[in-house]
Amino acid sequence: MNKYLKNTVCTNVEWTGRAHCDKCHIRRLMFFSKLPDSAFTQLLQPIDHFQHPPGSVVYQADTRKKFIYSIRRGMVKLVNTSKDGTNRIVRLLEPGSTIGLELLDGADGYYHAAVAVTQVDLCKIPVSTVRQLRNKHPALYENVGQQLQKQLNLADQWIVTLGAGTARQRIANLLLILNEYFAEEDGTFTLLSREDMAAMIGIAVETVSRVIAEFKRQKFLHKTKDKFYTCNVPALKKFTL
Amino acid sequence: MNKYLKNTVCTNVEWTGRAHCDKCHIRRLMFFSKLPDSAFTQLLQPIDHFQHPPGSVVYQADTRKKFIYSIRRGMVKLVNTSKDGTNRIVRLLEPGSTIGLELLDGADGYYHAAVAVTQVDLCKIPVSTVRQLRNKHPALYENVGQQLQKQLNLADQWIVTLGAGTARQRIANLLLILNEYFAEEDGTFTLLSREDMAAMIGIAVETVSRVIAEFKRQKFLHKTKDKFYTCNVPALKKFTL
DNA sequence: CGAGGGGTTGACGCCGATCAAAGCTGGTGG
DNA sequence: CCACCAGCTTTGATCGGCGTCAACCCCTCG
Repeated sequence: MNKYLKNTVCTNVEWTGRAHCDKCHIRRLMFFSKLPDSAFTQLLQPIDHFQHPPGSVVYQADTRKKFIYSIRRGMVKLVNTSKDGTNRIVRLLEPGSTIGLELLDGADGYYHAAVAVTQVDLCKIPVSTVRQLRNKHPALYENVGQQLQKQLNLADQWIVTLGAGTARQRIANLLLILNEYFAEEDGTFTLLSREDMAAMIGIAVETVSRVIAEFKRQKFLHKTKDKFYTCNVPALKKFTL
Repeated sequence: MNKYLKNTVCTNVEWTGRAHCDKCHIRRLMFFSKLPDSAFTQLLQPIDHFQHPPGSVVYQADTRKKFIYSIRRGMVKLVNTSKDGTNRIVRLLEPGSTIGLELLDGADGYYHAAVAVTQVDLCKIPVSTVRQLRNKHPALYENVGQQLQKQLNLADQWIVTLGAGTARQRIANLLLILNEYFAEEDGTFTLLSREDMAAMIGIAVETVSRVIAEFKRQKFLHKTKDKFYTCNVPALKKFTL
């Protein structure tokens, strides 16, 4: 395989089949949680299930696709790219979150790019399907509202905890967020690349590296295996005061 | 009037009467825009119309009131107060915006404090009324969704434009926002206090003062009368590149 | 007229951006 | 299996921006 293809994992999105929402074992956690099984018998368009490797693009900003995505597994970042090419990550989303909701409100295209951070599983839901379903089942409106409210809370938290304070404070807050929302069953979490962390809190990559290295030396952050880490929550919380 | 009372304008909220939504001349711009006049004939609880002077508190964070508010006139800030007493402004809202929507999603109390920045008119809408109305008129769900989506966009814009870059860049962005979203009919806008601006972009009050003073000297920012200003949009946009 | 609050300005030190270079690591090809 | 390479991370040196403390100004209001 030549080098170019190797690096464009973005194109290497694996389709794992038609989603069968009525039989989906995690549906209660997902976007359609409020709907009865019977709601899925006559969908005009299929809901598909995809896997994205780390770094692959789920959608680009402004593209006029007509799908929203419900995250089943993994971590997805929403990225804003400014005119000058600077990338800023505005949100980090976990399983159960739905992305692309702006399309339901009549947006012409996505407001951000969505990129897989870890290995990601998601359901691709046509906008028309959502409209169809919520006409019959207004309860779906409540799902949408909850999703929006949740993301609004995330954005507000982002502004407060990652948008002010010293580099140390912000990174401590970021680690606490990773530990709280993105931990595996064993309590470890995947540490992001320095670049991603820098794009989240708006500081230079080198500064992130320095602080992370410092935290490791002080044993506030400890590697367990591969890219998985645990952190000393009380110690990090002292920085956030 | 003693000094204590004078300063607690918060308590000085003027009730201007019951709102008559079916006759309201700006309802098409407000929270109930999608509902027919007939929807308001049998409300269980009244919708009241209040005026708040600058600096007065519409609601405190975590209080368990049961009202959402639709802004008719003026500027409202949503303020997050951290444990250490730091105030961070996470959103600045204009007429047509609705605040307190978290209560519709089952929140126990407000997530932020809401404070009038300028003279503010707003309609106080009981949560029970919203629930009652949207059972009959699912179109109201769309209003809620639009409001949430709009505020999510604001929060994202906040993160991107006010959360990174030099002090000059952030303040230039802030002035452009004030100019675009909060201008009067004559194109002028109210300049916020240095403290408010500092709380919005997360930098020191003195730095804000220095940059604003510099912009004035460079004629990028010009006072017209009282606290009203105009700005040189192209000049300020150069900073944002 | 005096007091007080917000705004402006100055001096200084530190944090973090920037540029540069040297480790590390995982994947590739010999 | 090993050597190599590219990209990521770490670390160092330097410099500018901004936070902090402090003084002063200006305007409002009693």
